[in-house]
Amino acid sequence: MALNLEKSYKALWRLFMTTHSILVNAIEQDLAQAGLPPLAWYDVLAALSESPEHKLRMHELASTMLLDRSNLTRLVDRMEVAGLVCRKSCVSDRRGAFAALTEAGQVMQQKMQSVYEQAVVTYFARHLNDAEVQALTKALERIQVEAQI
Amino acid sequence: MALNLEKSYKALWRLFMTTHSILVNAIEQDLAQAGLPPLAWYDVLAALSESPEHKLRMHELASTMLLDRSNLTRLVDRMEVAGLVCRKSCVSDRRGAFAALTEAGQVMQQKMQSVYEQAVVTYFARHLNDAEVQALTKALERIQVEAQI
DNA sequence: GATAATTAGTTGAATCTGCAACTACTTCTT
DNA sequence: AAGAAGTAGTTGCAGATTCAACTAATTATC
Repeated sequence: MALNLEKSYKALWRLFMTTHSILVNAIEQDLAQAGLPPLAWYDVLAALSESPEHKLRMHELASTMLLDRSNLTRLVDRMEVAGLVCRKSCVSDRRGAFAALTEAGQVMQQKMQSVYEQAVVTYFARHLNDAEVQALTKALERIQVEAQI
Repeated sequence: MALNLEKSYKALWRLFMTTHSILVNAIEQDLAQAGLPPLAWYDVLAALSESPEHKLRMHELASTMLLDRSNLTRLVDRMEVAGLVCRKSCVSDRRGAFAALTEAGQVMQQKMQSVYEQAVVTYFARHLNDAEVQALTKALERIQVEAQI
């Protein structure tokens, strides 16, 4: 019996990894097909648009996105070139910098949101009933809390 | 009510993405700390060691790993330099190539397996009971099947 | 059986990522 | 208040990833 249990969680782990990969690929494809930037850009735009004054310190953005700081620096570089965000200096801490949403960034955020949310429903949410959503949420929350200790 | 449901699956989607990222990071760290190569290398080694004659065609390996072919070419390049796999020509299709496990590759597979499986238990499996494993498996299988249509 | 269309694998160029080192500033310690 | 320690952000560099283009072999079509 222990053997079967072992097998089943290993299979689940594989499923978890492959499902993630498949879903991310599908969403990226939908975005690309709509002529929109990649998922990571949406995460930045969404995080900023949910923030007070539509701006966040670089390190806050990096940690909410679970991204390396250096990675974020260059991501913001690219998005700044594209005119979707801009850097603003921080008065209270002169080391710091904000990334702030531009107007073009807000427009892009909304464009991307509609494609993204549609994709999440199509590939993910549509296949889960209420009970499953609850059960999955509980399980993943528990895992995440423990993993971060 | 529709609003709450909407919120809950969106939260679940975020949780899914962040949990994936946290777990992969944690596992990569454990591997690195043990002086072992990254996760992708383990996937190759494991796939080969589960295959008849410990070898697979490049395109088979790429598709089981959900990896771009060009990406796999270079991954195998690196692993070949490290002596863990070697390429073998294919008799029945002269375009084709096999990636095959070397003896050093088998040894490495076992070393990595023990660290990897320990990490999966610690960060993932330990926090799920039997019912949850079953429920999650069912849900993810359904999602994956639908996504691939 | 000749030619077109596919498929297998690799390569070049451009982009993206992660680690470590670096500068500049802030906070802690005494 | 001076110096140590820590934090914010960027940069250099090496490795990883993707896209498109390419070669070579196979399969389909007529």
